[in-house]
Amino acid sequence: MGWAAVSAGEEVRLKLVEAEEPEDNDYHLQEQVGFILRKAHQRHVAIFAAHIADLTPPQFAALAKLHDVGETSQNQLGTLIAMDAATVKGVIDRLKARGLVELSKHEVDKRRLLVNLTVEGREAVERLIPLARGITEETLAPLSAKEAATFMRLLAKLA
Amino acid sequence: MGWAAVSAGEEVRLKLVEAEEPEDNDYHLQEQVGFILRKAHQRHVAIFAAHIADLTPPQFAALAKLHDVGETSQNQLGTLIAMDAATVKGVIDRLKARGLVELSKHEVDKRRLLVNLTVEGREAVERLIPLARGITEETLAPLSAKEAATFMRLLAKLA
DNA sequence: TTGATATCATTTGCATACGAATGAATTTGA
DNA sequence: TCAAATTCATTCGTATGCAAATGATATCAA
Repeated sequence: MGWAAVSAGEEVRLKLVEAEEPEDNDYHLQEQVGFILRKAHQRHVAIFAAHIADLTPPQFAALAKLHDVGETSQNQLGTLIAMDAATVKGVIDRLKARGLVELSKHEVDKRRLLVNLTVEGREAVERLIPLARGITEETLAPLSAKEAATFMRLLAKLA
Repeated sequence: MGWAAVSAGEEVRLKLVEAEEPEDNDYHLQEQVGFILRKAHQRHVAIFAAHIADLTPPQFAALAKLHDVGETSQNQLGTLIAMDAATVKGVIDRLKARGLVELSKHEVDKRRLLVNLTVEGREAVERLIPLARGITEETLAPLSAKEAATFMRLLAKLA
């Protein structure tokens, strides 16, 4: 308890208050959703790296989404994979440097920079997708199938 | 469906296969736990920033943990808040620059760098903890109380 | 039509995040 | 005891991640 040192009369008052407001006086960082979310994310990234060493999760997300939707503008891709413009630029730059994507200018709208998979990029995604399924599985491994389904449903509500 | 273009006989085979293996041929990024985890974390950080503008979640985590356990070594603090040595150093450096923590050398073990809250740091944490509770609440707001409890239980298992 | 807005992309600056290498200090174990 | 292993901290390099400012282009509306 957090009030062990108070007088007997004070204890009574605090107990009554706690009956209405079940909150503990202490703040427990490890019980806060943000803190655990950060740790769960860290764990996932570590699992990802153990299976796919030469690509980061954001890089793979970009490739997988391009594989899914085909050529799109850099900005639109960012929207699809939840990355802001500055971040997606860096990711695409690095994928381009490795020959996995290629860039071209939109014919009509000269503001847009189109991004597409190269043949190498397509081969890479298709080779990696089975591994990615394994990463999802391993990340969820601490949960039973039923728990995992519940977790995914609730997590999706939060995100 | 993913096999609309196959022959009627092929459809039957695929249906039988799918009965055993419910996996779709497509890979859906937005259904992968890592992708949603990243988005949920992003949302939390945004909520945090809206309530506590002058501190990041890792910085607050460091202060809150120091408030909880008192003086510790930089490395030990990192363990407690799930940050590696290189990351925690940056966080502590910035908190020190703002006068919220102070550093000293361990008398016995000369390798250790002790970190402690300053008076200002202590005041800041105590002022911010109520806001942090609100951040946790708002992050979980899309869930009912029961759902939130379930989610926290499962999330803790994953992290 | 044209002036105000909006969109797309880039750049800069700051803050995590982590692997790897390094050096200093401590602990372990043969 | 003393060499090997471990621990603590620092530094470097790379990669997100986002706010804010900027410039180019496109769209909207009076």
